[in-house]
Amino acid sequence: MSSSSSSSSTDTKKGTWSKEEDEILKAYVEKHGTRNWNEVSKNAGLIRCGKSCRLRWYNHLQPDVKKGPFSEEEKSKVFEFYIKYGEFKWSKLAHELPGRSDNDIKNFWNARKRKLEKLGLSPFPDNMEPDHKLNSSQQVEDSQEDEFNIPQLKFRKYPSIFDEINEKLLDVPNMFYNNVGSTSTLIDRGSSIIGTSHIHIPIALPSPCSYLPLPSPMMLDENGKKPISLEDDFEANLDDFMDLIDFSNLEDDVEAGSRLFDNDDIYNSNLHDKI
DNA sequence: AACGCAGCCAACCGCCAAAGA
DNA sequence: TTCTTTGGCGGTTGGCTGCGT
Repeated sequence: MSSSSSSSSTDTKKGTWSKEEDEILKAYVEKHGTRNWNEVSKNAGLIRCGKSCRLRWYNHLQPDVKKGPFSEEEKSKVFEFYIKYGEFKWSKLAHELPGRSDNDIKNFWNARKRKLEKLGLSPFPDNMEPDHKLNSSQQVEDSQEDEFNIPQLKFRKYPSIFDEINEKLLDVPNMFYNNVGSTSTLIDRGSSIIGTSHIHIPIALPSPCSYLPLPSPMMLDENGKKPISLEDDFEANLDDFMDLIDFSNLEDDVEAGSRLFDNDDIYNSNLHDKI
């Protein structure tokens, strides 16, 4: 941040930490611990707010903090986390990467994402295929195999949900499938991942996941109090979960999709947008 | 050598939830 | 039960640095 070490109009200092401040904070925390950061700041004689002390400690001063470029193993863990949970939770991720702070991981990811997306590339590495993306040779094979076939869904965890959704798509008349791998993630109300899939869907149709109501109505336990996590007892809860899926728009979507395929210009522009 | 640009990264900000009074 | 304080988190900012021209 500011290199001016500027003081705010109040009584706390902002900006880059000096070596002296680091030494003071480190010595105090190693001796007294981190029970109350405002106390740490006050008792150590620092003119920094408690929050600032906490950040400095966790990001830079605590033992074992790791600096420098991310190793391949660390990068893999970051990517796997996203695939597993469908989103990034920096603090959770930091627990899986010993020595790395949430801020460090966030910076790594944001920098990578910005850089690669600028080039029109995915921030995920190619070697995550075929689990998470379809590679080009696989796309060719699949397109020959599937051109007039049903959408092919590949599942990692709970295939039955997508099987059910897939059945609803069987009636799609004479569709041309885009054969571009698309990853979708189903997340229940408690943010548990209940399924991740690679889907060949008709290009003009939304992902099966889009038929899920958002946010999903909450399913409660028998006492009506505790939300049920599908991951707790997936098979037992599957029927209830399927009841929540709203297919009322499917017919309209199919019709709209068919019209698109009747119009080459619209189809081509749609295809370009999707790839 | 000077300048401009882009990427990196430390640090701040604001929001929210939990804990405590 | 309500209010206040504190800690934690994610998003964002902007200074620093290295590289190219």
